[in-house]
Amino acid sequence: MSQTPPIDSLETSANQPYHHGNLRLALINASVDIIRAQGVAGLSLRKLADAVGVSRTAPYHHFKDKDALLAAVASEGFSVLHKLLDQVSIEPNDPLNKILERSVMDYLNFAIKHPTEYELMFGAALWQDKQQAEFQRTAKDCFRQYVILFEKLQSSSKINTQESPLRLAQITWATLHGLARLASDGVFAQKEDIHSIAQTAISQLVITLRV
Amino acid sequence: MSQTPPIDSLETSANQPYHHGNLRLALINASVDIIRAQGVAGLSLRKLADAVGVSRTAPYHHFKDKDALLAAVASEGFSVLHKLLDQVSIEPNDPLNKILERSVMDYLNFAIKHPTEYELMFGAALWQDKQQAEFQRTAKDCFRQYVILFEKLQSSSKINTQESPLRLAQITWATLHGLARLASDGVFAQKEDIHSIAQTAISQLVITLRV
DNA sequence: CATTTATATAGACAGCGTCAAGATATGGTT
DNA sequence: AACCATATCTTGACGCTGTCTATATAAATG
Repeated sequence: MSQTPPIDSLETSANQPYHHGNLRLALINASVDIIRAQGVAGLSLRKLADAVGVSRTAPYHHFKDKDALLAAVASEGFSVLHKLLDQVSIEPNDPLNKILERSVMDYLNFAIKHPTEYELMFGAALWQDKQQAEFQRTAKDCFRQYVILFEKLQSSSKINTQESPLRLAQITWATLHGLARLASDGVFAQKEDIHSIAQTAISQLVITLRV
Repeated sequence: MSQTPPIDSLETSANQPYHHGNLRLALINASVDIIRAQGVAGLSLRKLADAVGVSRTAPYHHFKDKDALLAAVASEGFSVLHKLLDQVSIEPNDPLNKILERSVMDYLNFAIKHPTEYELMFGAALWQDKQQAEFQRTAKDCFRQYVILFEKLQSSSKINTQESPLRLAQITWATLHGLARLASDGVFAQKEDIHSIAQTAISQLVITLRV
């Protein structure tokens, strides 16, 4: 492509300087684009570098290896999820049903809208790799926020206190994760039915949570 | 169009004939070994061929490409799961709790024992690929067997009939799938707690299913 | 100014999936 | 038995990949 020789570069804003400016962020953003368009398998560091307009080895100054890049992308996903959970408000007059419905649908919509990122976030590769401790911390912080949701529901007497918030969070997240999987490619369900399935799941959940 | 178990070839380990005998099966078995030891990412067709003792391109006479091989491995996994579900017996005197407990633990134990195969089975790659229609059929047959479990539970009046067997199967499988994920690498849970978490989930499930 | 440090580059290498062309064995037909 | 189509296996080659090494340049520091 247009690889301008960097010697005595003109400093016009249109031209690329020798130093990119914020290559790390640009790489993550471009990775997300590629991953959404072609899946994780379709992402190669060389194509990525080309898309951003740098040499093949430039990314290695910002990420130890490809896995570190993927972990950064996945971390970004957990940050988005974290903010989503942060925004769940528990108004005193809101019925439990409504609160759960909003939260569940927010989560599922994220998974449905960005299935490849979602799979990357929860794939075993990044979770088993001891190198990706920071990613795992980001993910667990996100889950911690989810646990807090149940703490709030209990302290506002919206749900009973028979089970610990952590246990409730674990079980409901498990269901949520499975529903996300069902929603992705028609695994064991029609995509159109997801809303209805989630609704049924919520109804059943309310039965066991009600005070 | 599966199978090529042609002859009663006597060629044992010592002899290495030009034709392998049942290369297809040998490739699947060796793939499982490698995947269990080194993960799906650690499987290359070249190493695989080497392990089996054939040339790099020999596998292409039995599988269209690498994905087709992986689909065959995953199909094998669903067959195992299918047999597991087949063996779930519903005795008239068995309490619902016991039946569910056995089934759930069987499923989770499979996922815990072979996490990489499990992830391969439910990974998006094979489900989004139109080429792997046979794999998808095998998987759905397995799920169909799971639905039958709930049909039996209803017809033997172990559970209520407020929801369709399909819907119950979808929701409970979702939870099961999430629990399997929790159990795999300590995602949002300690591995030691899985049994306890599953127990709680079952208890809650019984509440909503009871007649 | 000089020098250290951060960032970007080209070159090289082994490993990968897989296509193409050729070799050999097997099973079915005559 | 002889023949041949077909299934099976082989070597060779190609382009793509992740990533190491050595080198060049810009920016930061003092």
